[in-house]
Amino acid sequence: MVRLEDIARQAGVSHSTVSRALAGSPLISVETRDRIQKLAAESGYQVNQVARNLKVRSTSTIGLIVPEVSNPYYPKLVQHVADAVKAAGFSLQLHLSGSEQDAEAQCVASLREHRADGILLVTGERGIVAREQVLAMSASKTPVVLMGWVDGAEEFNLVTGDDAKGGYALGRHLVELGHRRIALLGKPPHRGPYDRLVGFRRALEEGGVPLSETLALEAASDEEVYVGVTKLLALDDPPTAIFAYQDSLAALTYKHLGDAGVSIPQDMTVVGFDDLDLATYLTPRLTTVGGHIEPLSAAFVDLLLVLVRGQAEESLPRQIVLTPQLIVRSSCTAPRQRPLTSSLSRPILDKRT
Amino acid sequence: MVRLEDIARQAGVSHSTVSRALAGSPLISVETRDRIQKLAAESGYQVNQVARNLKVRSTSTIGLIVPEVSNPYYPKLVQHVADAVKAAGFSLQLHLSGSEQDAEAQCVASLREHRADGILLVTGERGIVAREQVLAMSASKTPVVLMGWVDGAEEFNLVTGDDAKGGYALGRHLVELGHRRIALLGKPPHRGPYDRLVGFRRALEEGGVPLSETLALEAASDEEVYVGVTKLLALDDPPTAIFAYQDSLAALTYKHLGDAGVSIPQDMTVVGFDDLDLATYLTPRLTTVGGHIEPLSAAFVDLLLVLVRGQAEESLPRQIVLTPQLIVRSSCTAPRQRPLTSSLSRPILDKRT
DNA sequence: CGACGCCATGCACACGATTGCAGACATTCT
DNA sequence: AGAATGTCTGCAATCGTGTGCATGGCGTCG
Repeated sequence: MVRLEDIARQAGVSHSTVSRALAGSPLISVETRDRIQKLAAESGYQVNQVARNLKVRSTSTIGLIVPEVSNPYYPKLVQHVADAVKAAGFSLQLHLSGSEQDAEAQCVASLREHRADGILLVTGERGIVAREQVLAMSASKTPVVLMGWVDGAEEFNLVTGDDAKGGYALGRHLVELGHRRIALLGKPPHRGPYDRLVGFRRALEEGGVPLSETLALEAASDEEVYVGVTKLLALDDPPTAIFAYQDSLAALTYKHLGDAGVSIPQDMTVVGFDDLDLATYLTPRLTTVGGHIEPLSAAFVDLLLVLVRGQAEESLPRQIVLTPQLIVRSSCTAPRQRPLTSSLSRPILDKRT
Repeated sequence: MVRLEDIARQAGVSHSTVSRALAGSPLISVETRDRIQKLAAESGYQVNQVARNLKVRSTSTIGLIVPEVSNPYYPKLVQHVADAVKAAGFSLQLHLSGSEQDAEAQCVASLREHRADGILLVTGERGIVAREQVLAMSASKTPVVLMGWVDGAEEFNLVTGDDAKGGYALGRHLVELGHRRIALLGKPPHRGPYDRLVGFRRALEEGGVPLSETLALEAASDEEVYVGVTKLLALDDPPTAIFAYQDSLAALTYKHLGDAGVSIPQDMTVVGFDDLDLATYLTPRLTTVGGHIEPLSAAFVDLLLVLVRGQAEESLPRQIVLTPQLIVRSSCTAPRQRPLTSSLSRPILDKRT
């Protein structure tokens, strides 16, 4: 592979001159500069970034750590981040922290070894696990920005959506529609106060709607959603609405409700959270909370770039919180009224009061 | 940031000794090795991979170039690749080649500058655009493996699914169900012979089913699918089935058919291609072709790793073609019969003849 | 005509690691 | 006791660039 030295010999100059010529340094006369650039292009020269990075002590690389990318929530984020990072002239090193406990720390360590100029870390549902590593990175002047929920956020640079507000809007919407028996479906609240649920609860309390613990079901997989939905439908007094903590869970809920012959929203109101593309593909389109992935990822990258470029006037960690929006579509309606006149209606209707 | 030299001074040895100790070289006595490793751990030493890579002339990095990741087809691929690459002890550098014409070449160039040990290049719908760059890389002993459709495949290492076979299976399925007016919906065939369509056409020809050009509609965006579906429904003799070239288009088709009050599969059969998760979220579940992303990506990475490790006995480019499978779900049924005996049979049964 | 200044270029070192080779020291054998 | 052997460690070169500093040549001005 051709080096500066090779071009230098060919041009009859020193490698320093070639280096400067290719960098467009004003120290070099235009004639030699053009001559050398032409030579370099002809010989197919490509800078050895490894050597360059070593010398200039910076890599123009930023690392992105994401729990996974097969789950439909993250790809959009990755897309935005990748575009923004490239536009800023940096390369992207992608790491998937997966489900193993220490994988996140390993990702950070790897990026540290590779001397990434900055790190974007999206915490999964368990919050941040590589806490010490991140603090160590910050201590050694490598900026790290977190995204998602984290415990003890004030220590970190953080960008996050205000899930509590989103949850509140969602809860209020259901209350205003008149729902009084609302089921909850989702993963267990690993993240301490599970914000979107906290907001949701608050809305219900304000509306005087009780939240029955028997209607709060843990479910993460397809299988578990099936079990959960089946359990809810079998209740004497089934819910009139289901709040799935994530759109992907809502999609599974759709599927199993459909299989059970329950139609949305006539027989059951369903709402989600995230506003994936999925939400508009579903029939009926899903009412959800979102519309903030794009601004969120923009803020995410922007903050890091500011820090990487050293444009931060003060060094206090910053937290940026964006407010998501309630997106009303067609998966909600007022609950069906309980038939007052005993057994006139067919039992199948009773089930879904 | 702490270097080998720092630890060396602290331990009263030379940096060579530290290097060897950390690498676990048998040249170093166990006592000093342990002592040094302990010291390194305490001081939070992390190898400078940039310097290391320069010296050892290899980066343990492989590049992955993908058109985009917001489109639901690619994330699964990225996930598998990332996992496999990490398991093999390599880092992943992700590049999105996007829609601009020369972006792909820029990605390859960037990876070349960074001295990636190998490149995984997923060609978009326009096939390979960075042809010369890829050939140049191969010429300089950096293996490149392509995935997707490419023109003049024999020059490259290539992994691909046999779309023609998949299309054939799909076409045959529809023919056997009795469909004779079938609409086509998708992007224009950038890729020369658009294999999945070629196979599909062949199946129809074999079944003696004509393919009307008025039923072949170009559509890529939500908007265009809406226009297309509307046009089809407005025909005097509308189709009984729609083949969307991709699951994502099928999903949009679902949406617009639903809006128009057309129910699937009773009023219209819909099939897709790719088998995204999406396909099972839709109601009814989508009949499609797929089931090969996983083996495909496995073969993709495996082939590259073999080449990177130099285990290839001969240097001829290889092509690996995997056969996808027809996945029959609930979005297809036989076309509604034209009521022969006027109104005797109940329409709802006619629907499902 | 000499001195000074400027422009273009080369020299040499640094970045932080790996590694062949030589050498120091201890041990064992004759 | 001296030599041979083996074990461990240090020296120094190297990977390919970038860049401060010195230098050489040339033009200009006093």
